[in-house]
Amino acid sequence: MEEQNKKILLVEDDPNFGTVLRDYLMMNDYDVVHAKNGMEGFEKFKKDDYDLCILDVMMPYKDGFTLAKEIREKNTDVPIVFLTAKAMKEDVLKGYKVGADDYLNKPFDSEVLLMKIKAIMQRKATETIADSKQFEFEIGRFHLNSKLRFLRFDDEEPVKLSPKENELLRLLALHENDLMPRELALTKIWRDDNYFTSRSMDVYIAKLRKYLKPDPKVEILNIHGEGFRLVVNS
Amino acid sequence: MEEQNKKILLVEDDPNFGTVLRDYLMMNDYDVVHAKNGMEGFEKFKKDDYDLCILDVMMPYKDGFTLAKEIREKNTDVPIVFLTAKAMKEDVLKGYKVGADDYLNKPFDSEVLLMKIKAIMQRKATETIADSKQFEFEIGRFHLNSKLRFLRFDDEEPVKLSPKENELLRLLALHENDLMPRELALTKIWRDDNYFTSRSMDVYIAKLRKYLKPDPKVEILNIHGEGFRLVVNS
DNA sequence: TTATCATTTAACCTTACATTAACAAAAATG
DNA sequence: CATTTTTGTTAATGTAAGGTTAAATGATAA
Repeated sequence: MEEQNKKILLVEDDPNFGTVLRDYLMMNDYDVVHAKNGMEGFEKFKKDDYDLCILDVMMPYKDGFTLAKEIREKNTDVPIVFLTAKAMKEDVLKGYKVGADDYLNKPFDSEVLLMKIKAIMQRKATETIADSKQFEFEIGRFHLNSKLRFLRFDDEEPVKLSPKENELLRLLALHENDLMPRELALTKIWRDDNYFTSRSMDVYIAKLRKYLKPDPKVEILNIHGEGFRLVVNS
Repeated sequence: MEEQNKKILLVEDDPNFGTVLRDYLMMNDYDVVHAKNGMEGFEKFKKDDYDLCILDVMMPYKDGFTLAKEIREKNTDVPIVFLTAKAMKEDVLKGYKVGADDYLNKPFDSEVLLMKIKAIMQRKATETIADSKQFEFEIGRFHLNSKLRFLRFDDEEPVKLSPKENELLRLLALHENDLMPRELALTKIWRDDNYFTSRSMDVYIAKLRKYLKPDPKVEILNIHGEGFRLVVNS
């Protein structure tokens, strides 16, 4: 069985450092795409699927955090590692908020980076639920296209979904007829599990119920204290 | 419904720092068990299940790495975070080798620690591999789905069960036709065995009997002073 | 900037749940 | 058989979770 190399998107504006890092990673059997700024980074990200993103925080035009947020909108799962020169606490916290998987202060040791990458890849490997890349669903008489973020009822004009609506419905669909734990949605979509995110989620459940009303066979049931269940009655 | 706090094993030999850290974590809604050295840490680890281990690296008798290796032998999944005073590269690499999930250099910012803990817990939450617990039972003409918390009689509309109803019936079903000791249910479900929890349990037995009435062959018998017995007559 | 859309927070209401009380009935005990 | 202990059952109470709508905040693009 041919083992496919892992693909890394490296976004680093310093040309010297970026090239050195790229070469070093490639020597260690990673496929690396090197973007020289945030804009380019996002373009490249959209064009391909990556196993990991390494983002410099300080970049002209578009900093690493902004880029991370954009990436997160497209893909909630891909691991992100930030590179930063200054070890500012605010930065670190900001990073975790956008869902960083790790954090490295420059200058860092390349072996350490390699270890971190390995650890992250391993983590992701265990998660491998078949859900990672399913984007289209039939839900009763509805069709959900989660990539283009729309929901269509029969042949009617599709309804556009907001990012949160979309992710939530997708997560429910992935667990169709089964329990979708509150905690799962909160950690995966909201990246934080507290009173307010929980209430926010309830608001989105209400929105989804409204969208799903046209088909009486489709409903979102609550399991008190546990989560929700998207059921399609036959 | 009482949300179960996450359990943290903190192994730190410095009594001042350890206590401060423990209190800080407890203030943030974690259940913390504080061990003062590696030996004690391993003892405590074996006695309970933890969601996270925070290990100081430099400790007398048994250092953090050795402890981590022992822990990994017992449990391949539990996240481990190391605390270390010196930012030695060798240490960091060694840490990752024994399967660390993260690394913190003392002195560190408590908010950063909290963020890291959150991030780690989130990762684990995603893994949600349905463990091999038994969740479905046939009880006479009833079907109990203990994961989705419903009880169905023949093909009729399922009845929703409350968490306590559900767990109690599940426990009875696991002991079908056999004695289910009062004490077992009280310690497992109510986590306390006293007059009031006992009366509460009786109330739930009454509720279950009502649910089970439709099938005359199914009944919950009392064994005076001992417990209950879910019997299915043929 | 304004206008627009997404998301969060607030407010208010309803439902779900667990506990406790109260009283009745069985079972055990001396 | 009288008394105590345990169990059966229903109802009342307090609290937490969820449902829903609207307003406030934030973010984005024209």
